[in-house]
Amino acid sequence: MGTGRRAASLPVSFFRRDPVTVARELLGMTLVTGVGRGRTAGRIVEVEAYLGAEDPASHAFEFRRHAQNAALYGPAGTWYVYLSYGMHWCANLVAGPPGHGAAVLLRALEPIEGLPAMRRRRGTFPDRLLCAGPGRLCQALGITRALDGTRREAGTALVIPPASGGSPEIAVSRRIGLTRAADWPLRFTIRGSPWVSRRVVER
DNA sequence: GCGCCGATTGGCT
DNA sequence: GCCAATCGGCGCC
Repeated sequence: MGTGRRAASLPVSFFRRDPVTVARELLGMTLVTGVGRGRTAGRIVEVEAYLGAEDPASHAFEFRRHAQNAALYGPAGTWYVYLSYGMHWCANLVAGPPGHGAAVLLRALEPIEGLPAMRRRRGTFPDRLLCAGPGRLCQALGITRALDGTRREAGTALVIPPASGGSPEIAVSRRIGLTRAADWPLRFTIRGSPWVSRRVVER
């Protein structure tokens, strides 16, 4: 919230670890956009890990590479933003070893700051759905392809660790909406959060 | 060149 | 629960 606390930048070493660890540790952190004008922020409550070359659901499966996913092969901590179904932006943070194409997809936020701006961008929907889904959260926070390929330090979108407190309790479930590798348990949510995109079904 | 498919969403049956 | 919207990549003719 408007505490003015310092936005300590996460080190590259945070993102260079395996994508599952990065995904779990991103839960509870705050994503901020529009710093300086029209600031919006939300607490990360749902993420998914995509493992890269060996993951059939990853855009980097078998090192597949094209103009739109070049950012996936950038340094850990790079933003990878892609257009889903021709209409919705989805935001990832590159994780793991360089060149492997692993990433963490941001799937849902608890809206924290700038709700009027979020509502304006999203239109007339219940607040419950402002950031409940990868496409919705990008729309609410104004994230587009412009963020793609930039580093987390760039300042257009910041990920900020909580000022204090322990790590949240995490629920693990299968990834959403996939046709390949659909049952891999790589979706991570903050247990009990009402802001997730879909109901959490643990195995 | 053409048709199909997808890490989604919202509206309608 | 079903399906169209919309577009880039890919497989195939």
